[in-house]
Amino acid sequence: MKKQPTREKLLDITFEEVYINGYTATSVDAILKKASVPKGSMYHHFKSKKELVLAMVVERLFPKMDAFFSYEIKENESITQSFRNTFLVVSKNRLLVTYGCPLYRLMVELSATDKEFDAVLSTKVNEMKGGIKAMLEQGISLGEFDKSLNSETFATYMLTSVWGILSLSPSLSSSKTFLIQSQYILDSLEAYKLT
Amino acid sequence: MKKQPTREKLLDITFEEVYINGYTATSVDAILKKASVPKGSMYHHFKSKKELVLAMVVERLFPKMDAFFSYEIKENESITQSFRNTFLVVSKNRLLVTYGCPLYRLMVELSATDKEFDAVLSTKVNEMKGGIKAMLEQGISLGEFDKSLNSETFATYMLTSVWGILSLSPSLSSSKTFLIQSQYILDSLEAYKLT
DNA sequence: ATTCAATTAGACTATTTAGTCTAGTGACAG
DNA sequence: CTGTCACTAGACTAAATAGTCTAATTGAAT
Repeated sequence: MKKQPTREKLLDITFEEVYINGYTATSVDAILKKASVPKGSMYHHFKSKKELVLAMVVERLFPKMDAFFSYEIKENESITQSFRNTFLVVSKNRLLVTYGCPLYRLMVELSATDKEFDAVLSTKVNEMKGGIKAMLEQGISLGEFDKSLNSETFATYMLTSVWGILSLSPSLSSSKTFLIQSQYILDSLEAYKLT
Repeated sequence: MKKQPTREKLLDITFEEVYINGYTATSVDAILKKASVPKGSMYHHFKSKKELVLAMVVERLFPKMDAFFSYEIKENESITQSFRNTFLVVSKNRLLVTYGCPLYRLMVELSATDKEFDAVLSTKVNEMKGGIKAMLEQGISLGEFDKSLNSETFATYMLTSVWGILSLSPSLSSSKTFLIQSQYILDSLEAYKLT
């Protein structure tokens, strides 16, 4: 087993700790202890706790979001079915169902008070919104949905309601309830369905 | 202007600070300074920071939730219309639209790591879910919705998706977008409508 | 007015926090 | 083999943190 470079190990552990405990409640010392990395090494690679977490957001959290929520549409598959598939994949991810969406949780904690975090996190939100919007627009142009469907606002609705459902207390969440709830989101698409 | 009792003042300021900054990022000293209350007084009334915030949750946050989201149904009004009215009231609440639901935000921050907070916050979530569930059941018995509507899961969906929509970054939130998004939630009810 | 409990006041403590500093180590180029 | 430089190591610092302690003050009852 090859030794993982210090910087990469720090990013991995930082993701885990911040995901579960949040930014403020995660101490640098806790990260260093769990990663078995001395302080000097960390401050050699990152100039502050905030820089470390911002790097983690870009290099770990964002790629994970891309993996969690795909906007792929398979051959001969309706857009609705593509959404359903994505929800199914999400429902099978134990971490997501238990602890909610890490991007959303960080945004809830920090966006109101830290403009820098808000700016970084918001770009990803807008990118994801754009991905869903493009799918909806494809559905419109393919005649699956009515032209009256506002792809911009509906995309935002899908994103935020999924996050809301996911990020409930772990004691109130389960894979099964997520799947049922996400079906209701698809129900609201029915109003705009043509075929 | 009558002087507000120390304990009450502390609960008020604690709500404001924890709502915006979160539990961990709010220091006892910051609360005391803003409330102009000396440390001894606070620790006379509450045995710890956690006790102070738990008291705030029960005595301030919960009543506010009751005020924010009412389950009242006016004479000659459909259940659907009652929901629409509630959403309209919520959309006019600047704090809610800007900073999201304080109950949900606290749950996102603490439920995964603190069982005591999770237990207290979850009771209110279940109570609110029960309120919505009762409205949906009334709608079923009055013939507004089909019996196939699962009032339990749909109530959870309504609650969590509203919170998800509300608790997005302040920089991405507005009263208008909330109103549009909440309409999509009502759209998903259409599938179960009879009249 | 006097007593007494409730409350206020804030200096103090122990711990944890993010961050600094300087000395060392090791790999690699010449 | 040697000099260099990126990285490691962890003791150290200053600030902030939650919480303690004892003395002073207040207000209500007698």
